[in-house]
Amino acid sequence: MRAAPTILHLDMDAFYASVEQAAKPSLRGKAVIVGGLGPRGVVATASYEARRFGVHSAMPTAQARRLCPNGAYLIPRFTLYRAVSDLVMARLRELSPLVEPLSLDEAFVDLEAGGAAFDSAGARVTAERLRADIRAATGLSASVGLAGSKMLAKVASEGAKPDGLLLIEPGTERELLAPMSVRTLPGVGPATGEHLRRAGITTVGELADAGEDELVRMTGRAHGVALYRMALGLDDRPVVAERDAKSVSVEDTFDVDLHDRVRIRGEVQRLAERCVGRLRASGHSGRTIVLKVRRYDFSTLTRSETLRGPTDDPAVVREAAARLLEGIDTTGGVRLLGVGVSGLADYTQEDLFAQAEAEAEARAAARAEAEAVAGERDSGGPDSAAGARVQGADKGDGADGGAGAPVRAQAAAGTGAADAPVGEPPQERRWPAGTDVRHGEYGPGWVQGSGVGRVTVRFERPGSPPGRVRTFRVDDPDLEPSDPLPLVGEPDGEHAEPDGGHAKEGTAG
DNA sequence: TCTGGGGTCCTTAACCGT
DNA sequence: TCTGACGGTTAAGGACCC
Repeated sequence: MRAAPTILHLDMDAFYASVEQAAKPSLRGKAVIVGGLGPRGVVATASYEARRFGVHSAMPTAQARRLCPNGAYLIPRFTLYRAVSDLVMARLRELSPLVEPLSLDEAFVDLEAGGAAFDSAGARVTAERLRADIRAATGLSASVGLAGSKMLAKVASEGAKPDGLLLIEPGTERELLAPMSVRTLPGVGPATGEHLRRAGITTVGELADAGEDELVRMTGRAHGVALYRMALGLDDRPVVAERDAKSVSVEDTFDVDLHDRVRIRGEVQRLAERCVGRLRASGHSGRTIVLKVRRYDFSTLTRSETLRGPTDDPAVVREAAARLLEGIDTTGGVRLLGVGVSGLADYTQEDLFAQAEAEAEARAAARAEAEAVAGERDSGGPDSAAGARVQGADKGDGADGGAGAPVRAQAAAGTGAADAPVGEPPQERRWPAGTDVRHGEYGPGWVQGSGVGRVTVRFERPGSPPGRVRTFRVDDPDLEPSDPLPLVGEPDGEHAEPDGGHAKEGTAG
């Protein structure tokens, strides 16, 4: 057990929502909710203002709207969050080479390994300077926990929120933890929490009193041992800088359940393509293909198949996913489909042989399968048509216009299967709330809302005072999506004058 | 209008080979 | 040759995290 509290846990406060508030001056001090905006969306992050209404992450967005009808509801903009996160992580790496990111907004740092602190006093100084640096670089507040282990540092940063610093002095851990809820320990979620509660264990102190054997009996080997050690404040896991990905997956929840088997097959093919795209982008190939199906009643099935060798061939993954789907009963409806690849290998030349082999094998199997399937259903027509349409749709959203990710295809499901073929003019541009835009006359702004052929834009940017709102037709030629602007250190006022005098509500068109 | 998306790790069972 | 123990791999599901 280490003596000095030199493990640092950093947690950006309400990260996505705070970034949006920094980017959009009119939202500062307001309830901001970032998450899925569709009928089945959930909240990813709520600003502290929104939390006062009872809104919290993982809550269905529909419920959040009931609790906080006047909040600003925005889709997440991961490219922007990633850019901000990179700035933060860069600050951390100035302190130590041992930086372990847990997500875009969280990381552990081993200060001692970097020579950044060796005792409590040094750790405090370093941490406060870090918080100030992060604020200067991003305009955002961060909470920091300092302790002798990862687990305790994380508990500390939780206690420090928002915008605080908490250091747990060595020797005080057990006393500090004892009265806390078991749920504060990482790894104790709703299921384990309930399990323990039924056994009369609700606090960390009671957990420690239960003893290791008892906990192992209740929760299994690995969990029980870990739980007992945590209850005593023991945790010697090192901070590890690089960990390689173990799997890559994509999934989509549909606004309305899918019943049509042909459509379901098509979606699985699309997901397989997207998954391989990500797999390749990460420089990996993989051996195990996983299909995930969530049914109308929220029950979830997975089916997997391990190939002879790793692949990153879209056809192989598509065909494996299709085979897996054939073994699943989807009557009743499907709310989510997912395709994943695990058993990752760094993609190397050596894999080529195994890949070609697996590929040939899979294709042969698929052919046999296809023949069998074709035999039992004679309506072969719609199937191939659907296949072609899917290809088109996929190509279409590869564009990813930099800003807000285009709304998923299924959003259009309700409005009829218009499915514009590639090459045709798009029927109507979509402007999800939160999207960055630029107007030929008014400059940079963001979409506040849209509907009935109109889009409402607020013209402001990170450094400006709260801006003015204007409404345009969705097809206004002067309006285009744009990349997010940096939160601080604006590369310079190419658009210096913020608002000028145009007072009248412009309804361009 | 109940319940996202991208992951990790663990457990259990079946199966295979030694 | 039969039986058993054991380890590794695969498959499926579940809990948990942000």
